[in-house]
Amino acid sequence: MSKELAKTYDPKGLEDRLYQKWMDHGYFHAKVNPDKKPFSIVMPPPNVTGQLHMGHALDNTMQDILIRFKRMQGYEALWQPGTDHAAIATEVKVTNMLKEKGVDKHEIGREEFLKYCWQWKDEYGSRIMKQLRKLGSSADWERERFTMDEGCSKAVEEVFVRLYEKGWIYKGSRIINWCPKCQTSLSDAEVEHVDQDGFFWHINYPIVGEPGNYVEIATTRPETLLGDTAVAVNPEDERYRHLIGKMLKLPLTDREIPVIADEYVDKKFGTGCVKITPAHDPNDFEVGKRHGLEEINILNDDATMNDRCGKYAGMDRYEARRVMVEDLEKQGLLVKVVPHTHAVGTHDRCHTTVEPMIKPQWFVRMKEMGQAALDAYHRGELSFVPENYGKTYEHWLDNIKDWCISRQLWWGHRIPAYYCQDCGEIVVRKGGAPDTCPKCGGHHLKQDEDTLDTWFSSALWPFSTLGWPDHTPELEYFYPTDVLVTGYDIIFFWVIRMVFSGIEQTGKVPFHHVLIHGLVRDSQGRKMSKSLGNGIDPLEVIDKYGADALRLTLMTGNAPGNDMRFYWERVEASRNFANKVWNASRFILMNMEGREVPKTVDPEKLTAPDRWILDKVNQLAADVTDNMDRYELGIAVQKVYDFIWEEFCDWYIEMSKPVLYSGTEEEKLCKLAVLRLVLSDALKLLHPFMPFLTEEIYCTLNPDEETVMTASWPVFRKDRSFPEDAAGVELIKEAVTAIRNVRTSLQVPPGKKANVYVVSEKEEILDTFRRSESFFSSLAKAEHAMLQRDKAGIGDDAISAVIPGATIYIPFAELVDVEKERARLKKEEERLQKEIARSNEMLGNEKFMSRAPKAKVEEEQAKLEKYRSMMAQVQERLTQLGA
RNA sequence: GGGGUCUUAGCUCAGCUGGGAGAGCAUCUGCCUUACAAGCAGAGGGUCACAGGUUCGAGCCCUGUAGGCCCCACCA
Repeated sequence: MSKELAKTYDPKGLEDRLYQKWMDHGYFHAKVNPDKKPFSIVMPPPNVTGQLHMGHALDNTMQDILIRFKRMQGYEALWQPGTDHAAIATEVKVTNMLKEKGVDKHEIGREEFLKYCWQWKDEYGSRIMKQLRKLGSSADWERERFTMDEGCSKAVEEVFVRLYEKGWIYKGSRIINWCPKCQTSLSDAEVEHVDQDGFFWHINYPIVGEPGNYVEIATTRPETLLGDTAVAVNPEDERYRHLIGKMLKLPLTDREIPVIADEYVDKKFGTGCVKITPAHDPNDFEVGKRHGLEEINILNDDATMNDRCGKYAGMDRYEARRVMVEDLEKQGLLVKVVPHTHAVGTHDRCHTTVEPMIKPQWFVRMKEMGQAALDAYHRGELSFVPENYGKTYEHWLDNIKDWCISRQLWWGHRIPAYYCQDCGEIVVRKGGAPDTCPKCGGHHLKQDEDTLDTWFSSALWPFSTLGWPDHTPELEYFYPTDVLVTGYDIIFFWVIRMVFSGIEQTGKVPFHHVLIHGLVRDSQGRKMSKSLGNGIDPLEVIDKYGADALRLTLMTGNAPGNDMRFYWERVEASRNFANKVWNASRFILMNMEGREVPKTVDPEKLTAPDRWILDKVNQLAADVTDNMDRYELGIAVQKVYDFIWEEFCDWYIEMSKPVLYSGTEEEKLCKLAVLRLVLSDALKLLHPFMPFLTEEIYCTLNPDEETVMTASWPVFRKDRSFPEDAAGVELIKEAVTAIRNVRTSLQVPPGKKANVYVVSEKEEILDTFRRSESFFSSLAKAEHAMLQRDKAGIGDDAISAVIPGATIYIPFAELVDVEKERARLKKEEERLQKEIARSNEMLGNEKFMSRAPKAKVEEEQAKLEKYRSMMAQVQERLTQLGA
């Protein structure tokens, strides 16, 4: 006895209930299991501050599909979830939240502020995890982690100390990117270059001792003039060679600065003379180092001018610029102002223009680890899907610079470095501050105020979540993970850092494959963003159409690594497919009602269509598995979609109706068994993509099974391969289609039935039709199907349809329109002529015959033969009509 | 400046290692056929950006051109 499915497909009533069922049964939980092979994916940890957006939906759908697929294949599949503390993003949010309450973070102090952060984390950290469940994510929630939890923090300290002891983490005063708004340093990757309209101010610097002579420089940032310590020209530049070594009077100050020669200067750009401001420009910093120039910092941390700036002190950088330009103009030193567009570095979070500044910061030396990451890629231990992202990876590693890891923030992992207040010794250690200074024995040690870049901890995510640095069984079993799924936008931030961290700390690449996806854009191709207000909330989509429809939408019509556009119409189409599956299943269940349908079928009792559909689903399983293994998820699901809709529903179910309506009980049972078998396999193949729908139907269809989640993934079976029957049914499909075409072109009323004659000289073709006569008649909307070897008894008033090896006649005198029929046949003749010509050309080509694979040649020969025989039939028919 | 990528039906996009141009949506025609009108059966619509080349054969490989997008980069 079967349970019933609800009358209409309603995802709402389904999804929460089934998710709860899965949770209750603990299907998501993965544990060390020596009897199974492991498969693992770590979830890119969403920010604790985050809300689910389409990017998450896509990312997590892909991961869930892979996990569910592997779980069904019998792997112990771990999907390791968790959240990221997202240092700067969270700190900004909490700071703003406090500001709204009238609380200043500096007033309440570090300890108190962190309490608010944790509170925030507790409140919102679980929100996104809950939202992920709505998608159907089968992550192992029992193992949920957080980048700042005890274990991850321990891993962070461990790595920091190890790298420090190796000399690869060092503290240095170097020029870094400073965000004046967030008041912290930034890594290069966090700086976004944005084109901005600005000006080139051409300014004359007077030459000392040569009144009336000037050196003209051009700058986009006149306010940094106060920090100039030289003017540089290219040593090869004839125009300025005589100036080298001379001193210039720095305008608006009483300082004198030298003219130096440096290759860095581009003769053709600007005036060919460059002011050098080592403290506020990365290039100038390098030039300054080469020439031993003084570094004069002129800015406060909030980007106002500092007290070295005389009358400009205290002004904002832009205010100072305005005033200084005015002053220069008054002094007659401003030559001209030229509009100029240039790329300005901005903070990727708050979009404030960053200020290059010299600050003591912590760095990670990248040379060796970067090389190791590159080597691993070249050895093939790591691959990208699609492959071209490997080039991006290489390119970035080729140009890698040391990584600035300290941040002047409170929310994050505090740097485990302690300074002796007595002798200045630096102690780097895990497990908290030391009691005594190892150098002077003093007891006043103070921890570094800075925290680590948020990516420092996420770089360890694949192994820190599995218990590293401890040698846990989980680490042993699940690490390295199998595949990392992520967007192309964080290859630099995250993927590369995980790779070199994994190699360095564990000796293994943390994952073998990186599956890259693109962005989900709006219907006009714009990025979804809060400021544009064009974001589409996945939860809203789920609410309206169901998670299954959303998942299917995200997986189809788009190739890996490419951006996709979101259309509600596509979600609707996906929902329609869900509805189709639902109704097909309902039809089968309806017919199963009150019957004890056998689980297996007697091969002897199978009809040609049965074998055909079994063969089809068998082949489908092989194809889909193949695509899944190659991470071609979109192609895989498209094949399942096509099979269910176009083969199973449009043909097989239709073919089964004659039996289900008027067959014997035995025939019905057999038919139903096949229907259930095929549908069950199709549901299994569809399950990773549309988990809820398939679970509901599968369990109703197979009441003795608890879930489809752990049902075994269909594999190709030799005993279900029936190529001959499959070919036979394809022939019947072709015949039916041909008849439909005739009826359509002659505008035969749909209800009108007639006798159909299938005429063929080949006994095996007749036999095929003979075995499938009932459904052939039914599909062809025929009263009866007559099968015979020749045309005896069929008058000339018959309409015909030609298929390979046979001609189908419908003696439908009252409907025959000779003109129309002749036109139709003419068209057919034309088509065949073309095909034959093309085929002949190929087969007549010596080079083709000698170079093409044998199978290709045979295939082509078979085609030609088929076309020729069809042509003969068409022409004979035309003659009959008196063409 | 370097690298990547795209240009295929009205729209959005698939097209695996080169071998008879596809899907969804939209449009049009005919069907309320007893699982499904969220459906069924059909139709129209494309010199696969352009120009060369390799090949027996190119949407696919190579070169160039035009246009779009993305990433990296210190052009003051």
